[in-house]
Amino acid sequence: MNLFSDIRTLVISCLEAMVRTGVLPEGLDFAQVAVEPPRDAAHGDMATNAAMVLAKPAGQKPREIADALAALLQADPRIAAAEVAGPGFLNLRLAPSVWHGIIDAALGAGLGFGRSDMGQGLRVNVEFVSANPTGPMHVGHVRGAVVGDALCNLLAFAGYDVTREYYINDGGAQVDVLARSAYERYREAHGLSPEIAEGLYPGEYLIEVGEALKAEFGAQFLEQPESVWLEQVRNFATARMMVMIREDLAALGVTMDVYASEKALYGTGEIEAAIEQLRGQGLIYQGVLEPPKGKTPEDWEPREQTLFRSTAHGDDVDRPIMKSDGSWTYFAPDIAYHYNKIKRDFDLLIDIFGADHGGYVKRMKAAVSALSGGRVPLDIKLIQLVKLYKNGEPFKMSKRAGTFVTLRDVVEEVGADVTRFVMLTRKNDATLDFDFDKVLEQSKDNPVFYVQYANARAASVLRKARDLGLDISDAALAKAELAQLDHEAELALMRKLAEWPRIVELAARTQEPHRVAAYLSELAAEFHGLWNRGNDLPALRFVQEGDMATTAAKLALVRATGVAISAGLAILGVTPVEEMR
RNA sequence: GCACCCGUAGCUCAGCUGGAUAGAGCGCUGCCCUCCGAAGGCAGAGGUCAGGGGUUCGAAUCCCUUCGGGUGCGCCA
Repeated sequence: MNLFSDIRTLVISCLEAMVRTGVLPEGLDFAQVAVEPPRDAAHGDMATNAAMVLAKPAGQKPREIADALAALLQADPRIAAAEVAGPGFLNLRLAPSVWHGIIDAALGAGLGFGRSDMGQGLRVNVEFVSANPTGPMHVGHVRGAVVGDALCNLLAFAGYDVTREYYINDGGAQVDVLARSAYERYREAHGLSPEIAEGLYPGEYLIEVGEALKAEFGAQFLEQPESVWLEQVRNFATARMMVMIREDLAALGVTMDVYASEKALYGTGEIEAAIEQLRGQGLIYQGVLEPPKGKTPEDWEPREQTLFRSTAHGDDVDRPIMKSDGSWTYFAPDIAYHYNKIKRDFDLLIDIFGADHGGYVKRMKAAVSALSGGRVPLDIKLIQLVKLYKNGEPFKMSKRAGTFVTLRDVVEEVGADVTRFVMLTRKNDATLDFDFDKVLEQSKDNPVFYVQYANARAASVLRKARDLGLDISDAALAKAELAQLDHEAELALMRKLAEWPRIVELAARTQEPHRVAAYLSELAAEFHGLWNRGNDLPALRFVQEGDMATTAAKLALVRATGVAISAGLAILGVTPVEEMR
């Protein structure tokens, strides 16, 4: 149930009635008519811009339209008052019973409260994380993982059919480097001293891979040329890295549906097929690129390459797909991979990249546009940097200084729930400060604590009521006499609850899970506010000893709030707590 | 040089994809706990929405432009 779309439907039907009776001319477009919560609560419960939007096309004054619309709307039992204000806004005040309905909806739906069918089962593929399989996940990967996972939860909640996918970059030079690094650790496991040359991965996490290589292959690779062992060591090491990465992701609460391998695209003809598809459109040619202006590499020399005419689909320059030695660039398998996703019949593709990959957005979109004939949209979300702070001081990650921060470090220090929530408090294209101390602070300026505390308070009130002998099951609370909830402070909380289904759709449409976190903070503030009003006005306290009927109604509101918070936290992938420690 | 992102209160940031007097937290000022719901609450000060132009009944939001910050820019992934 979404009250705002319900009332919008009502407004539209009134407008259509006005067209039928000749009050409005025919042929008007109502698409721009919106029903929204007003910025200032004093203006009422909802506001519509209908009169202002239609004034010009209808050739009438906004206030005339608004007056006529108000008269019609007031005939509906849900509308308690409709007033024209300002330049032509129509402010609506709803009957209290309408708000009580939101409590029924929450109690009835439980964790499904706010679920939407907006997505209509459209198939969405979300590719995220896709960290190179050369080491454990570090803090730089965390935000992308959390945002991607929460976005998937959100889209699923809004009625999309979501596939979570991880693209394993196991086809390039970096996995050869991994193999050579692991080989040195393999030698180390045999009692030889490893030679970690410049450019190899020095991380100690490879020591156990060396041990495992020894257990698997014994001494057969010792003193052998690379050509003998490279492929087997590479396959072994990347497999181990992927196990580690899956465990890292699991520690964050992220589970992928599909792990797609870059290497698996080679030798199957998939890359060639994708390129041929482009060639058939005249988008592949041999050519020479201009040197980049202002920052010409010293060793620049004109070179003929195989290029993809990405400029035909909105890119700034054409892009090479083949190196001078005839092997594919990174871009070629990436094109094939996206072609593969298109052929798997997704309606929408979403890629989540680190901000440093911003330069690939246009070419990737160009490729998908060309390969799908413009049918499949590709949205790319760039995740900005996370700045780390400790004791209020920024600290930089450095392998040399030993301040390399892994995903595990973060999760072990502050917990997966706190990590996830904090990573979702900012929109993805803004940098985010992560202070190891502040995120654990138990105070009002820590949104994680504030939201969790609201949920715990709600649970605590219900526990108290249960100890007094009340039946606090949702079924029992649903029968409460909600008409008693008529105080302005209580109505304000109900209004906030009514926004939840709307927030879900808004966040899903804009693909911005941080809106859920922001909403939860607002809802928590409203709930804490009502609680605090109980200090001055005992009548607003939730448990009214000696008046079980009133208490039941108030508890229904409390429970509905807890349900909304829990449903929201579920989208963020955060466990709601019932008790503060 | 070009492309993308960002610029909102002293600080950190929201701002509903064009609506009414631009919001929150922190910080600051002033009140409020012998007890009953203060890990808090109430009130107040604080803004050229980076600057300029445009579209519109209406702009922080859309377009153009200037300035400032970040990221990226052929044979790395």
